[in-house]
Amino acid sequence: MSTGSTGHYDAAWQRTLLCGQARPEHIGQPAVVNGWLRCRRDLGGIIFLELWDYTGVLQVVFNPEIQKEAHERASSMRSEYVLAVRGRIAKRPEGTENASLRTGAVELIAEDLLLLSPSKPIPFELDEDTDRVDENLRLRYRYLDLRRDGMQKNLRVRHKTTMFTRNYFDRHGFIEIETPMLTKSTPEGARDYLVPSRVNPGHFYALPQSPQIFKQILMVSGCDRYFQVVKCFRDEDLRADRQPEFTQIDVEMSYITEGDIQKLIEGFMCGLFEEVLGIKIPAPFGRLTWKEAMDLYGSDKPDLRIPLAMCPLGEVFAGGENPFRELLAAGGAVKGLRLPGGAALSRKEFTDLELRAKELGAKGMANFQFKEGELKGPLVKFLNDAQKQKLVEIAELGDQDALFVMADADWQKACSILGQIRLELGASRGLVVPGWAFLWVTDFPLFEWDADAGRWTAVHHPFTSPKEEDLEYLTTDPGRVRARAYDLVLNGNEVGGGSIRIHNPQVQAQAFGALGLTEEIARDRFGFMLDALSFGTPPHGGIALGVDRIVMLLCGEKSIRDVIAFPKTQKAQCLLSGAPSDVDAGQLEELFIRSVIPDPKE
RNA sequence: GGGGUUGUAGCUCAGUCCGGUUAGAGCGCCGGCCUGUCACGCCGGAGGCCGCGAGUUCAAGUCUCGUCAGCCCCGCCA
Repeated sequence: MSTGSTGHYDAAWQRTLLCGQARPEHIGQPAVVNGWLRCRRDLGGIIFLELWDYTGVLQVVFNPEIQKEAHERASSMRSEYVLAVRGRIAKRPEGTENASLRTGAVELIAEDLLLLSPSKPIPFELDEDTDRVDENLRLRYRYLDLRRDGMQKNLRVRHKTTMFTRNYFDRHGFIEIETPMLTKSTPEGARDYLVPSRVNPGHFYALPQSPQIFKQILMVSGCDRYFQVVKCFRDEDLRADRQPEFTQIDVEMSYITEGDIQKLIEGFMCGLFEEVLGIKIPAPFGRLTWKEAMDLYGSDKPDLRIPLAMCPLGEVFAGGENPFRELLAAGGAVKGLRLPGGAALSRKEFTDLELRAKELGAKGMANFQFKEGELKGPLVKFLNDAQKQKLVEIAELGDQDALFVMADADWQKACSILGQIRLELGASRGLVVPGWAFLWVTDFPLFEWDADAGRWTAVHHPFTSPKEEDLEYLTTDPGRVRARAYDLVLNGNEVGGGSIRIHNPQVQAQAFGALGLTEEIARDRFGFMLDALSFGTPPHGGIALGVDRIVMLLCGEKSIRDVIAFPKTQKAQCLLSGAPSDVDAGQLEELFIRSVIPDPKE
C-alpha cells in the first residue's frame, strides 16, 4: 500500500462534521470528517485513529470485518497526515467511553479513508507538554506549534477580544478610523522603525509608536469618539511582555474628563471578562495616586494580589545615632516591608534576600525579627525603647513577623527596590491570592529628570495635560507638576495608559518649553499638530489598551509571545521567516542607502 | 550596554560538582506481533560534531577561556 499518493478531494469527501463536535445526538448518522491524524493505536486487528481539527479530536475506528480495504490503508497512516474519513457515528461500546474527551461518548466507524496529504515526521510532539519544548524550535515551526489546542484557544480568545472591542466601542458611539502606518518620525520617546522613501531620496517615514497625534487631530476634525485596533512599533529591547510590534486598542474622545474614560474602560474590561471568561468583575476599580502606589507597593503598576504593603520608617530613624540619619536629613527615605511569619526565615534566606536587593541596586537591606515581644536584628542597637515601640506600631509587627528595611537617599529608589523584593517574596512564598486585581494609577508626574540628557522628559508624552492646580509650576518647577494621566493595572501588569490632553496651544507651548524644545524645534516636529490645535480644539482625552497583555492574562499565559501568532525572539528576529534579513544591493541602491556596519574588531 | 540561566539522540532530560571502558533513559521514528485502545501492550532496530572554537591534560560531555543562540531580568520602553 503506497502512502505517498493522495486522492482527489471533491464534495463527496468534504466534512459534514467537525472532529470535536461529534456528540451522542449524531449516533447512527453518516458522517465525513477531515483532519490531522494526531495519534494512531494499531491493535493489529482493530485500528484507532485520533483525528484532530481546531474543535478537538474524534476517535475513528477501523475494523477489518467492516471495511477490509480502509483498515489496510489506515495501518500505513502516520502522525499529522491530513485525512478524510467517511463512516457512521456510533455510540462507543459500554465501558470504552473516554470521559476526558468531549467526543468521548461516541466514535466514527470508518467505511472509507482518503489520504489528502502526508506529513514528514514532525520535529516535536503536539501535546500539552509542548509548552516545555525549546521555544526556538516552536518558533521555527510555528505552524506546527499553532496546530495545538492550547495555541488555537489563545488565538480564538484574541479574536473574541477584538470582536468584543469593536462591538463595545461601536455601541458607545465610537467609530474605527485607520491612521497611517507610514508616518513622521518624532524622536521623543522610543526609537522609531524607519522606512526609506524611494521617491523622496534621503527621507524616511517612521512606523507609528502609537497613533497619538493623528487621533488628537481627529478630535479637532470633529470625529468626537474614535477607536482603532492598531499595530504599533517600538524599536526597543524585548521582554516577556514586550514585542517590537504590538497591538493596541486606541481610544480618544472629546468633551470628557478622566472619570468618563475610566468609566468607559471599566465597562469594557468587565464586559470583556464576562464575555471571554464568564467572570463578573466588580467596578469601579480601585484608584491610587502614583505617589501612593510607590509608597505602599514600590511600583507604578502594583500587583494587589499580594497582601503585603510597605510602611514609612523615616520617623523611627529620624532621631539618635543610626546609619540612616544623614540620608534622612538629606531628603531620603527609609521604607519597611513586613513579612508575616518571616522571623522563621533562616540566616541564609535573609542573606540571599539582601544579596538580591544589592543586585537591584540597593546598598544593603536590613531586617528585624519580632519574637515574643522582642525585636532582633542588626539595627536594634541603634534604637531606644521609644523608637522600638514606634517601629513595632508603624510596621504593625505581630509575633514571628520579619520586617525588611530599605534606605536610600533617593525616595523612589528605596521604594522600587523594596517593591521588587515584595513581588519576589509574594511569588516565592506563595502569597499571591488568585483573582483579578484591577487598579487605576493616577496623578503621575508630568516630567522626569533625565540625568544623562541633562533635561526634563515627558513621563507619558508631551501632549499630556498638567493638573490645573499645578499649572503654575510648569515654568518654575517642572518636577512638581502632576499629569492628568492614568494607567490601568491588572495583576501587576500595565494593560493601558492614557491622559487628558492639552487643548490649549499656550499650555502646549509651555510644556514644550519645559522639555527644552525651542519653538523652532517644536514647530519642525509637531508644527502640523500645533496648527491643528489652533483651529478650535475640544477638550479631549483617551487611552490605549495593550491587546497582547490583556489576552495573555485572559489566557493565563506568562508571555505575550503565546498569544501572538508569529512573534519575534528577544533579538527581534522572526525564526519562521528569517526576518530581518540581508537585502539585494540593488534594493539599497534604489533607496539611496548604504549600510555601514562597524568592524567588530574595532 | 550589563547580570543570570540553559545548550547532550527528532523531542524532553540524566550524566558535568569529583576528568577515565563502547555517552544513557522515556517519548517519537523504522520493522514484527497483537480485534476495544485512548500515555495501548509486547519483541527487535536505527539514530549522537555532548552548541561552536581554542586551551589544560596521558585522557575532556565533564576543568579553563572565548564565542554563538534561546529564555529571564536591569538599563531602555514619550
